[in-house]
Amino acid sequence: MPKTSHKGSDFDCVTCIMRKHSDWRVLATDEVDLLARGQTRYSYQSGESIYSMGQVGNGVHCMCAGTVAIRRLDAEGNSVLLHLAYPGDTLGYESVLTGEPHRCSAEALGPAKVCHIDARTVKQLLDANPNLGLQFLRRTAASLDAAQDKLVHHATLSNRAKLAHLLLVLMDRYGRETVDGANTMHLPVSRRDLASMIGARHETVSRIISRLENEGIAFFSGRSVRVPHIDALLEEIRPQLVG
Amino acid sequence: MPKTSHKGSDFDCVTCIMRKHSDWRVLATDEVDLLARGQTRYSYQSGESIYSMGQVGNGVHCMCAGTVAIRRLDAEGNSVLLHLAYPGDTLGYESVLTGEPHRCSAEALGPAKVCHIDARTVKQLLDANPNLGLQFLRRTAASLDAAQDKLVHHATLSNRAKLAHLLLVLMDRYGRETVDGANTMHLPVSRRDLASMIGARHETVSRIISRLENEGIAFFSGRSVRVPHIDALLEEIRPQLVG
DNA sequence: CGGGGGTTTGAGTCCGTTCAAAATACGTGG
DNA sequence: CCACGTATTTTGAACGGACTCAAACCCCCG
Repeated sequence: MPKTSHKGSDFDCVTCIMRKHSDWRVLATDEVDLLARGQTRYSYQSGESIYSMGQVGNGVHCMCAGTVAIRRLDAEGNSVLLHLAYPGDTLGYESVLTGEPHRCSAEALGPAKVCHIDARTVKQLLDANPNLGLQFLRRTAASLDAAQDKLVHHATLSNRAKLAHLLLVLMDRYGRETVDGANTMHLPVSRRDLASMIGARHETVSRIISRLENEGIAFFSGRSVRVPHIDALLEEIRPQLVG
Repeated sequence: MPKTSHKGSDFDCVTCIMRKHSDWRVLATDEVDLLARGQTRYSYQSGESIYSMGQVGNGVHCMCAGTVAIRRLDAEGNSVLLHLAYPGDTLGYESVLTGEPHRCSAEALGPAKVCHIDARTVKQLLDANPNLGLQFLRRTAASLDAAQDKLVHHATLSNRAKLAHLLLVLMDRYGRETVDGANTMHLPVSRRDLASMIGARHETVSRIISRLENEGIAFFSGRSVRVPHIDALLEEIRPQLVG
């Protein structure tokens, strides 16, 4: 099923609610008009690719709705899920800035609405408003910080602790608290992806999940998760000595 | 032993050789003058701290000579060596941009020359020349890319493969080829640090080194390393399946 | 209803860690 | 220059976590 597109007047950045929560909030009124003219809105179905590793980007992607997986493949074809992107995030600007091919692929994990902004428009805006570049810089620095935190976790935590941490992070975004104080959520990713996010085999994740269920810490059914006492997951994150 | 400083006229960015290889190369002549006025050059001894995690940066640091280790500590006090910085690199600008405390510490791994540039001067220059911000953005994007590559390696490689890869990377910078085709280098870091760079215990690194010696792949004596056939190390980097 | 991917479970093995102790290198002051 | 205390590195033995290979299961979708 191909993605659907809506050009120009059909949708307008001027009225976009997400824009105020994104890097584009630094733009002046006339610059937003320029942004709106250079933009095309796309709707993606679950599993559809927004861009692929190796391609040269011809623009940036601004998320309005849904969840997008940022993956990188190694030489053996392993896919590692590096990051989940959400509304307000801008994707793929590295390639536009450097002219180099994308180093990651971006794939919709469910119905998603993503606006594509023409490379020429992006460059015009960066030229017109230096704050946009500084905003991108702040955002990229935050991503780098997050990536370094993940590196520290990979170096110091066990797979069980990393999975517990990941569940807490996902619960923060997807979770709902029920009347009895338990937390529940619907996982946005498969267990294979959960495994690649923490750098473990999927069988290992499966086994850790079994143990968490036996110990009454978390209960899984398909992609829905129920955690009776969220503190029990927090207890799992105990770093070990490294070095 | 305290670091030594040289203010203003004692050293000058205008004549600095490294500047042309750094982010500051985008500056115009009059902007370089401004840079030179806001700058102080420091000499650090091995082990001295340039800045520490938790501090708020009052400027950025521009490396002229030496090697600097960028570390992060976790809650248990584990130090993870995230990155090695070299002449031409600019350090600590994230904290200046966001006003948040440093997320990492920077420590000289040997005699190093690093210029400190006043936060006010940095902001003036970012204001005066938008290309400087874009240059920082490109640099940060490259760092993010490198961090993500490390994440993929941590997720897919064994400790042995990760150590082999690290040795190859270090050999690229510190290595010299001898007449018989072997490669030798002097390691810039301790084995403890080597271990934290690949996310393993130092005992494990010690054991891997023993095995590499028994197999004739690499020979260690103190901090000097000799690799008779560099291809043998390349052979070690075989990713395994993950996910 | 028949695939096919994702998931679970099992058994066996190996890698890497833990704890402990010895050996070595290093810096400092005498 | 050497003695000494400290930190780093090496090595050992035992344990446990995580991986490999394999088979069965499940569920979704065509």
